[in-house]
Amino acid sequence: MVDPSSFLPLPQAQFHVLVALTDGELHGYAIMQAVEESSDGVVRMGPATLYGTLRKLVAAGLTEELPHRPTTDDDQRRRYYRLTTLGRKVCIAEADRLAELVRLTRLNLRLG
Amino acid sequence: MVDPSSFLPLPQAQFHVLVALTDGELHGYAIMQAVEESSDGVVRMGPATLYGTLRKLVAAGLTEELPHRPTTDDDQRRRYYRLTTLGRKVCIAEADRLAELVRLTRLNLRLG
DNA sequence: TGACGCTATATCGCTTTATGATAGAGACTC
DNA sequence: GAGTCTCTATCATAAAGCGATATAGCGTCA
Repeated sequence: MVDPSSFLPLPQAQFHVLVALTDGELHGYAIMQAVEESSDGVVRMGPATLYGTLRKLVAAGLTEELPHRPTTDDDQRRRYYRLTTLGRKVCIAEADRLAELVRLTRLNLRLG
Repeated sequence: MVDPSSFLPLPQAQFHVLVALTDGELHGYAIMQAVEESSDGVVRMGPATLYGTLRKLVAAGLTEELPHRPTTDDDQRRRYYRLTTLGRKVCIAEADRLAELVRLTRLNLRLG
């Protein structure tokens, strides 16, 4: 297993995709929607960013495509992805890094 | 005053510089060191990234250069920067955005 | 003095990351 | 079967990030 911390800091788009996949297995289009919705429309990821990012994540071993679609889904076009064990660890590590940055910011600005 | 949320999501390097400046007025080189140290060496910002980012932040009105060096400092070369009111708000908004992302991640992965 | 290493700002050229526009085709609605 | 939305995908470009390098001031020690 590669050291998860060697991926840090993670590019923003990659982190957003990983976070979306912490919710479970999703297909590409659903990831785009999840990122936009969970950020209240602040982060809008178009198809170029999404599919390019997904390709990089799979190549890096942080996500993988499901061999088969869920049986509850009969839309032939959809390709489902999930976190790998490494991807999950990288996601946690990046979240920890950002949490520390947030903590420091609030400490310095005295925001509780 | 421009809406702080219109700057979101903030590029990573810009956010790192803003966070460093929440600690007080700093000159460029000190910002580089602060970013590296506060991240335990994970984020290493070279001069190209730093000075390019600083130029963008000043142009955007998020930081400004001090008109004069602090009197406690007699190194002629140093140029000091500080957050503007807008920059401070943008920094808080970005920290809030990231905190929410961290919260969601930990919720989904059941990490407390 | 001047040699050395560290500090400090700055830019060049390049790579990586991010994105808008567009395409093509399957699915859904009427 | 026309029209709209879904879904994957790529192209061309812009934006972001970075290693290397340049230039010069500063501190120290001999």
